[in-house]
Amino acid sequence: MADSSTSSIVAAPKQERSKQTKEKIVQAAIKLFQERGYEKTTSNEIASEAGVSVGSFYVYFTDKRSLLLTIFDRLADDLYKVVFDGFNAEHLFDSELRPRIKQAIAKAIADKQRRSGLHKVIYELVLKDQEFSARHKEIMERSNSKLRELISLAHAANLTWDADVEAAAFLVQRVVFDLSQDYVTGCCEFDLGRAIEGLTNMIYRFLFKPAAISEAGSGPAK
Amino acid sequence: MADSSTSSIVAAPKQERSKQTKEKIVQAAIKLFQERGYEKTTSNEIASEAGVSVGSFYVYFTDKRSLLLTIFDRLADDLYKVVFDGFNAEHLFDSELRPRIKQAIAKAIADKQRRSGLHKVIYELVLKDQEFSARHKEIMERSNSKLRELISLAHAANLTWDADVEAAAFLVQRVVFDLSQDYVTGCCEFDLGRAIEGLTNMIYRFLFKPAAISEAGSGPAK
Amino acid sequence: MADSSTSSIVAAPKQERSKQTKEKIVQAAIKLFQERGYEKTTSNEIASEAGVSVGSFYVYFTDKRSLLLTIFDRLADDLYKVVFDGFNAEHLFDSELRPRIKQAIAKAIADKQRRSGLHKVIYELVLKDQEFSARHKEIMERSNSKLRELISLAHAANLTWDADVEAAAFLVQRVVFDLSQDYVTGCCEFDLGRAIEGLTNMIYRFLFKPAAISEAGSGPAK
Amino acid sequence: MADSSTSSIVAAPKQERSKQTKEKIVQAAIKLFQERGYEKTTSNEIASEAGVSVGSFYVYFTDKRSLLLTIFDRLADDLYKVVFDGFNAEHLFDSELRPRIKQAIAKAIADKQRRSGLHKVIYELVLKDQEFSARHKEIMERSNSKLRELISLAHAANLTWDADVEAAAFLVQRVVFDLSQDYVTGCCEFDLGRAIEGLTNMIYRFLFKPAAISEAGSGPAK
DNA sequence: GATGAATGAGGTTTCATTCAT
DNA sequence: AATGAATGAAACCTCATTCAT
Repeated sequence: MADSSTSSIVAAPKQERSKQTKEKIVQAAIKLFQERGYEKTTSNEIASEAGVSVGSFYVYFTDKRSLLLTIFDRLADDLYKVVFDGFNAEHLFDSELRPRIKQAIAKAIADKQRRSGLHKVIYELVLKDQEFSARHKEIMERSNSKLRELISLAHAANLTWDADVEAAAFLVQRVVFDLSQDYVTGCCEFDLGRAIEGLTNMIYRFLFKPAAISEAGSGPAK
Repeated sequence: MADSSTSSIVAAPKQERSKQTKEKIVQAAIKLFQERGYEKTTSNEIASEAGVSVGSFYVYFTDKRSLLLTIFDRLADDLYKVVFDGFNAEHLFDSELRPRIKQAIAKAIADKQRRSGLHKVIYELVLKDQEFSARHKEIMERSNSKLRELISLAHAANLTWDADVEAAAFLVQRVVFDLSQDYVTGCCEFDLGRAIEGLTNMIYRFLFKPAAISEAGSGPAK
Repeated sequence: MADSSTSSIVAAPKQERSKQTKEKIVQAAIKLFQERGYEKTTSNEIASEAGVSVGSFYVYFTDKRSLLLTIFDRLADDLYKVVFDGFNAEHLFDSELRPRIKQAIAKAIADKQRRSGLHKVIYELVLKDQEFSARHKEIMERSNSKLRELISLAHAANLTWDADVEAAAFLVQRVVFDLSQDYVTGCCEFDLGRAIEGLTNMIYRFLFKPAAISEAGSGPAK
Repeated sequence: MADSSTSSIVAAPKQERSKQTKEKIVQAAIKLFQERGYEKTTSNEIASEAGVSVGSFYVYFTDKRSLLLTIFDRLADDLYKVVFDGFNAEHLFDSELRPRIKQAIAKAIADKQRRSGLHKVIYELVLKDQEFSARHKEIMERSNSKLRELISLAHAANLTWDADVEAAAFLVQRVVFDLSQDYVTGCCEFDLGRAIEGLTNMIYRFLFKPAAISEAGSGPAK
């Protein structure tokens, strides 16, 4: 997943030096894509920013697109880790469930915002490029199945409302992903703290039966 | 004096022709943008598809971008009408509230899907173009304030949970908008009916206090 | 000479109304050519500034070029009059000859400066357009032959140095024309008063024998 | 250490190629500008004439204008050298002063005529382009200050009439420059030899006091 | 005569990619 | 492996001019 080898395989850098060059290119690209967007960053600029020649660029990447694909994979891996490292099955039966959920949401949004320029650029490609779109689906499916697993457990323990566990997993994932995306695009200026609090409520009430929840303890954090 | 009826026909023959030409261009652009996306559609192709010269294209639009901006406005107006024509303040106290909400969600998603190619293209621009982004904000704000108004009313009638009406309005709007967007991008293949049912539950449980709701009547429609 | 009918003849406006329309176009063109130059002024802009339609523009002028040709003729006529109305054969034997020469030079420069934008534009065309170049030659020849006539008279009266009257006329005319042109182009910032005084000396000393001149009375005007 | 001579050959193989390409473009441009003028020469034609791709054109020059600016600078340098390499301060006190002046004038005109197409094109731009106009001013100022220096020396030696050395330098320079320009534009057909002879007289008589000159030796060279 | 919508050839410029060194 | 000069297809846009009304 962390290798952009879907469309084509270029020389796998065996030497240490090669690895470094490739990394320099990736870092330069990340910087420039964030600043200017995908179309407005030229391969010459990336090479120049990386301190290598355009020729080298094309030794390591078949084209600009495959470079972004590489970056895409890394980003997705990082995000997945950030979110789910702090949220496991055991937390479901924790008395601190609600804060845990809230924290996971907050982390997802924060991590995306850190690299918002990049997420914007990638999403742009997801919208118009078949391969990006497919990769995006895979990534979504990965966290989706993780959520499905967790919600199934909760459902088995009779904590949840719905019979449709799959729909629940799908929606929860989408809702969190999309809201982070909204903050990435810069299209919304609503206070982030209140939005996270609200979203936590939305998800919490959606999933868990009122019997199981003490709303008293889940009031606004303030 | 005897022919006063003809005057209206003669009145604006030039204006009428202009309007038609402009409309031909808009329709051609909608068709091509849907099929090929923004970047891959050239002004020459639009003109040619519309059956006019490139020159005419540039008489009516300063560039491709301004044409898409025009289309964007139309689309936003249409969507707003489709969603909120079927959902007014009076429906809040209706016994049919839940089905109404579900229908509004379904309409929003369906309308977007009808023109999904277009919504994709526009969102692509929202991601990278300042003016599109600003226009997007305005449009979001419009439906947001409508929702705020409705939720305030419900809150005043003690139907809702949250004190933070603004956050609630913001989230509900985002969640619906974003999910429709997900179906537009083609990034998700989850069964639409189950997703709508789930989203209705999510919003319903998020907003309305359990006392006020009879979950019995809100089970899966099937 | 005052009609741009060299390349083609369009309808000669018989009606008063027509004349007015044509004049409006000419005035609008003068204004815009001065402000923006020839290439940067479009026929649509001229028509619009004149308050008529582009169609009308092409009724009165075959093209943009022929319009400028019309303006060219007018300008040349005006300039000729301004310069030579104040300088006749009789002035040659006047005791005030030097001041008369100085005044003629000053007038030539001043008149050109008044319409410098226009002179710039026309000269631009003279440089690249055969017909403008030919017209320019004619105009130059006109004032040249006037000067030849005057210098011949002075020569006959034994006031001048040179045997080569033709060369003298040619040079005097060029020198004055070109210096005014320099002030038109805005390429020189040298104090106009001192330049005129110097040029008067240059021409005076060039033409008239020292015996005939009392340099005492021709010192710097200061 | 044994091969230090080869290093200079290997040193800049890339740079050398670049220089050649740039030079090919410049030469092609000179040829085409002379033949067709500025506007009527397209960047594609220049590249094609130079035997390189349009892309290369834009590697070396930001646009057609900057290319002409480069040519402008070269031309100005060449002209300056041609004129002032043959005329130094020492020549002022030479018995051959008058022939030297005549020769300098002749050289200036001849050099310009050699490249008349180019001078025409450049002057066209001087008329309508701010940057060309500014560059033109600088160039004029350069030869102007050289002349001021020379005339000051002559003035100090009591050879000249005028107290206004600056005006004299300004006028002499203009008069020579402008007359050469007249021959460049092709606007005048007057016999060049007689014109040069006349201009020499004009300048000579303007600058130098009659006491210092023996007009006997300044008759037509023929 | 007047109108102004429509035309379309043709110029400018960009940039991902190649390939000789 | 690395280089970077060179490529050239292809997009954008302008504006003088026409012609149906």
